[in-house]
Amino acid sequence: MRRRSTDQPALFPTEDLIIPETLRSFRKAVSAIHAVPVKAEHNQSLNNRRLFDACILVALIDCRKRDGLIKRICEERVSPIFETRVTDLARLAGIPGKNYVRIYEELDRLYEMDLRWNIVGEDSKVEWEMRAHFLSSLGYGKGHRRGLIRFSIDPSILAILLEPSNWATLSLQRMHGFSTGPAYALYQNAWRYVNTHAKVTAALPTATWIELLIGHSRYVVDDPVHGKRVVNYGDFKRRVLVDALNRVNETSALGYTLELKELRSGTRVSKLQFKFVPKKQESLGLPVTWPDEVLRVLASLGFTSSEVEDLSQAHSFEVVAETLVRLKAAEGRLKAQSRTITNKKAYFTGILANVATGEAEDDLNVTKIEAEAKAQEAARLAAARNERRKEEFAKHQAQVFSARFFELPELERAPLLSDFESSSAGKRAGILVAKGWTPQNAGALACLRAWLADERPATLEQFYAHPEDRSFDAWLAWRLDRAESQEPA
DNA sequence: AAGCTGTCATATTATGAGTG
DNA sequence: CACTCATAATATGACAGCTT
Repeated sequence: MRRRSTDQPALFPTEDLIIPETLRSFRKAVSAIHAVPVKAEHNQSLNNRRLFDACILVALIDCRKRDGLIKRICEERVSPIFETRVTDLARLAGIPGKNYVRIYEELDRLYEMDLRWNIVGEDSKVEWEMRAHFLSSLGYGKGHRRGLIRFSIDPSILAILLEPSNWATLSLQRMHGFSTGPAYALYQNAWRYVNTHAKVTAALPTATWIELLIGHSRYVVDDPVHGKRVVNYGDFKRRVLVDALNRVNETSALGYTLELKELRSGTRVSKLQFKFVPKKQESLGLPVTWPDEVLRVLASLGFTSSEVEDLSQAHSFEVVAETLVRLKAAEGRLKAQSRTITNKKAYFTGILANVATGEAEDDLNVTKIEAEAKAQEAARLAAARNERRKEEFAKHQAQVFSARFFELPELERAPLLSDFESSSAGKRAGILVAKGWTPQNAGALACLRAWLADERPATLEQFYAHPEDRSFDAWLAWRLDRAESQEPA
């Protein structure tokens, strides 16, 4: 694919989509695959996990910079050597302090670690279970190269790490602030499910969660006959799980809290599941964790505050960020063909739908999206039209009801009214009723109508004499019919 | 009896500050 | 950036008293 080099000045003055530079650097890949140390002595400490992620981040950033590298890694099994400064690595990992000996020690341990990889597919089934070391080589610069770190990752592992469907992208700024390993691990392993429709994590066996959170421990014994067995779940819960849960839930930058679900078989807790409970957004609903620049970009696309709010609740920041990046790319490609995007907002929505369902970039066909964007816009207009019709229908019903109601002989109307006024619904509508029963008192009539619908549906039916008074579809047909007879073509 | 829960002592990790 | 020292924060084992 031909791409304009980025430093080439634009030929035409444009109102280009400006993507904040921070966007890419904010993006963070976190294990969606579960990597559990095989040996107990390799249990991952907090900093170990942080470095693990930081190495992947270095690899990701590097691979993204080099065009076509990811493809070659997957197809030709090449394994590039990544190079980074120890300070950068520490910063990416979010490890405070400046004692880099600690970093080196952790890296050494990381190199030695023998891991069992459970690669979980989107359907939360384990697709692969494999064993591998994380790093295949590790080198430290000496002399004038001091502070430099080189490492390589086995291509089969790297391919997994770079595979987007296996890795959730998470915001770097959220990664810090977990001061214990289990809290970090819980966040990491749970949050990859945050975009699922049901807003729950997979229900994994208790032993699996324990291993994910703390690795080998006295809470799980490997029974050669019955497989993995959990002992002292209560102790685990008290000492590890509850604390980790609290730490995650106290993290203000996150939009959800986790709720523990203990699934039992008999009396034993056999599986654990976590449910995402949206935090109540106070007053301003704008996603506070989203960088201002991104909010400004969305606003420039034509999103209102409340639309952004909805966006933030339906999609993670990362998905939105990815969408912006792709929108920018699509814009560039179209420009190369001297075409422009007519409706960026609709286009954005189209790409968003694709990103959210995890489509690869190659599948993003420009004309297809353009068509989808148009279809969506049309659908939106149709929905708005439909909404207007519904309102008109409701108005029609109210008018019909009001007219018929006051046509009723006093003898029939009075008992109906007294029944209503003595009902709980009638009492709640007291203020409205007090204004008197006149055709102008629409509020009271609406309450009466709602009450009739609940308590006396048969009576209400009588008010709606014609089919077009009762059903929306019949009303639509009736309305069409009347329009045609009024202005014959 | 088996499983919780609270508490204490102690070992291990994480972090912050300072120096060359 | 490498290294040292001091301290704060966590993890863990052990035991008592309590509940089911």
